[in-house]
Amino acid sequence: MPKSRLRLKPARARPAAKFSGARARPSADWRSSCPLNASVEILGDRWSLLIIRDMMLRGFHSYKEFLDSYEHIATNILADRLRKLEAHGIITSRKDASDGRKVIYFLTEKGVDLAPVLTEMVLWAAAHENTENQALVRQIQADKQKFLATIRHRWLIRDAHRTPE
Amino acid sequence: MPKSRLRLKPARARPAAKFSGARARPSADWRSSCPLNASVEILGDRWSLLIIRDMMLRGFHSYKEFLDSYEHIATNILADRLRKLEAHGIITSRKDASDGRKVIYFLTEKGVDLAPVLTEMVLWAAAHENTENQALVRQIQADKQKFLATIRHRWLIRDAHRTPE
DNA sequence: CCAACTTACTTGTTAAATGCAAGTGAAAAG
DNA sequence: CTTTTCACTTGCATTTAACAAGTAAGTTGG
Repeated sequence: MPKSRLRLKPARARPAAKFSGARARPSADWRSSCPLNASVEILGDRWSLLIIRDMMLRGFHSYKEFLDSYEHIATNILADRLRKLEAHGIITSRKDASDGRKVIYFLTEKGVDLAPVLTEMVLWAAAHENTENQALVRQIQADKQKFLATIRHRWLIRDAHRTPE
Repeated sequence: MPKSRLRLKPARARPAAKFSGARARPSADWRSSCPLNASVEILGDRWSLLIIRDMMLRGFHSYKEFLDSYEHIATNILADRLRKLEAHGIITSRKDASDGRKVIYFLTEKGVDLAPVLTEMVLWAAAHENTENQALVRQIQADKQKFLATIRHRWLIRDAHRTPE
């Protein structure tokens, strides 16, 4: 009997309210009410943040693009992660108007709000591990606030109006 | 053209590193050389960041304290995560001088450098999920830089001299 | 129109990770 | 001593991830 811990609510994404009672689901479902624990329960796996990276930094929108991304996620895992991210209100999806086969995925505001998290993780790894993409790293280091503003701006003009409110 | 997979890493995950040299794995072992991917490969699970939280914010040092923490990690998983965090140079351990049974764990500098990551994850969850510990959240919101400086200062006077380097 | 191809997935199977209960050995406390 | 504490292992069942293959709906080229 699959116990289906993640109840897939109908994907009616609410507006993301900042610093208030924005609730994706009751805290009673979680191991603890600690905000870090919530983040870890939602994002703590080996793929979710990479999908968000691909949307945020690389402008990916489709299943195939995620599949072909460098780390090579398995197709069933990708489908599962997209479902969970949508259930958590981090992304939304809709059919492509000009190609009925395609589904296009967007970050919600809750999704772009992850930009500071990704940014700090990039800086940490760049400082302590052997990684590449030094162009990105230097851009962040040069002016973190500007980098974050750019991400949000790109999202605003590109995707914000397409996410249902 | 054949589908070139360009894997940097053998498909099979190898057993947990047991060496204690606190040497991070070379980038050639990773799925990709992206810094975010490195972070996710090191920290992307449901427990590692909570252990770091317990050390950084709650001042925990011993196995038993981690075990008794609110989210109730399983003992074999805890042992495995401590081993991995030490292998990645994020924590160190040594025997307690005054109690031969005890092992005490410390954050390394690489470990405290995760403070900004934890901080942003806390802020994100506090903004978008139903969580508690509003005291911590308000402290961070009031002055993020001061909060980060406090964490680092506490670590400096408490643990820095105990981590071998 | 139709065959070939794309896209976004499922399904089936196997490998690995996780969670739980119980046990071990060394050290300390009573 | 004996008991308790501490930091783990070990064994086993369950859950999740990875890989390969398949499917259905939609599109493209002839």
